[in-house]
Amino acid sequence: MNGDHMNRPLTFIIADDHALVREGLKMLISTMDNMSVVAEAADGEALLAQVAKTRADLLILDLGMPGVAGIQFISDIRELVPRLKIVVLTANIEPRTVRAALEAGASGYLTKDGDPEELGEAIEAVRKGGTYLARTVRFAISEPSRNSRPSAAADILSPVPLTRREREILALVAQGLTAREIAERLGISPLTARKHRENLMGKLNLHSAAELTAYAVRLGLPTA
Amino acid sequence: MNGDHMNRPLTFIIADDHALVREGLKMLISTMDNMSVVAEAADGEALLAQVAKTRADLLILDLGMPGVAGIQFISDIRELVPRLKIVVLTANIEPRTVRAALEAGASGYLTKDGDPEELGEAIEAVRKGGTYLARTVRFAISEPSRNSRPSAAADILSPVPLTRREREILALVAQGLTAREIAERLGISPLTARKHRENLMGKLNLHSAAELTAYAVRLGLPTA
DNA sequence: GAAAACATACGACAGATGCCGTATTTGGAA
DNA sequence: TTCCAAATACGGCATCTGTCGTATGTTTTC
Repeated sequence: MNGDHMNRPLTFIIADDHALVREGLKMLISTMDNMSVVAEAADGEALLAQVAKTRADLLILDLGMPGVAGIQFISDIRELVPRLKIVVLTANIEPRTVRAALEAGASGYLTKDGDPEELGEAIEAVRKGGTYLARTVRFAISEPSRNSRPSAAADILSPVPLTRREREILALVAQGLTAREIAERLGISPLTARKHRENLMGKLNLHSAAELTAYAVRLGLPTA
Repeated sequence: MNGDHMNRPLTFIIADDHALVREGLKMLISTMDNMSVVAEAADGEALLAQVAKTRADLLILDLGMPGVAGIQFISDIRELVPRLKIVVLTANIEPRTVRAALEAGASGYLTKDGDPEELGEAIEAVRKGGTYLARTVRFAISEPSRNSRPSAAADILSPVPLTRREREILALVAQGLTAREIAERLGISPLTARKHRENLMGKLNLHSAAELTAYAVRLGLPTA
């Protein structure tokens, strides 16, 4: 047909714990030229297996999946398979998260409440080596400083690197566990668990377990 | 029998705040015979408008939508338009919620992580006047009493009616507000706010603000 | 009109939390 | 090797929370 390069189709891995969303994505992609979904995954473990097994070009990743402990997962995959581009698909529109995802190596950031057409635009942009941001979060990246209310929140709007342990703690807090219970679960001192939590709240500028919980849930951490 | 279903197509309203899920649903439905989606809505207000305007047969309702304050919404719509059957589509698999949805008048309960084929099965069952439960929640309705561990949870697994005020409090707790802040917000005594919260936790068998928050978020209440 | 449910309000007490420190060990980066 | 960040651990103190009471006015329902 065209005098372009080879017609090698662009291959996708779809990672989302909701079968319906996977189905929707597959159908959307199947309507596009020269694209094919070569793997699906409903949780982090399955995803890693698929990433290792297949040699896909693009991963569409739901940050809210079980076993996908947020942003860290992106860097991990980028490190494992650098050629695999990652487009994040999530309900989370926090500037913090958007920036963190990009810094971790995501090539695109789509939101679940966005226009489905954005998927095509994102794929196009990413294939060309660019980066794509959903319209709903495009503001997140521009002018991080110009805040109508330059509140205390301003200084943590920059991507906050959480340590692995802190992520672990965050997930447990999100499940409603008390410091003591977390300590038991992890086999550490309750005081240490408390300290981790304190550090978390400091980094995130949150001030109660409830706020932490809300944050964790919005991040897509499992809540039960 | 009625030869009713020969010509007239079954009409749908799809209510979900995620465009992608709506798209997936539309595509799935479009592959079925004699079915058509006549309206979509991304929030509660738009949904009510569509419900009033169109005369659809079946509503596929995401309980997690903004402006859809949970189960109550189902009874409201059932009351407004009794002929409109409702199939709930949500990520929430709590037995409590499943039962409450059915009691409120839902004809079906699908989960987002379920098999997409269930949608077809549900539609079929509901059209015949029956009720459909996703496989992932079918356990929820069977034998509420026979519990392997007859824990204290047993007696609140039945649908818990929350008062208006309690819902209000729940939403504020979910936002990470302290009892005092809630009191200020509502212009009542901090002690009263605490009492409401106690009652809530009692009804829901939860034991911390974090658990309450997680619950509220899963219910689809706004968290920020 | 009586009964029930709801919203309001207060108090006591144990325990947990939020916030402020300090300090040791360890593993990886400079 | 040196240095730093991370993970570990402890304590004090004011506050908040969870759980238990009790009580009164108002609204809804029967």
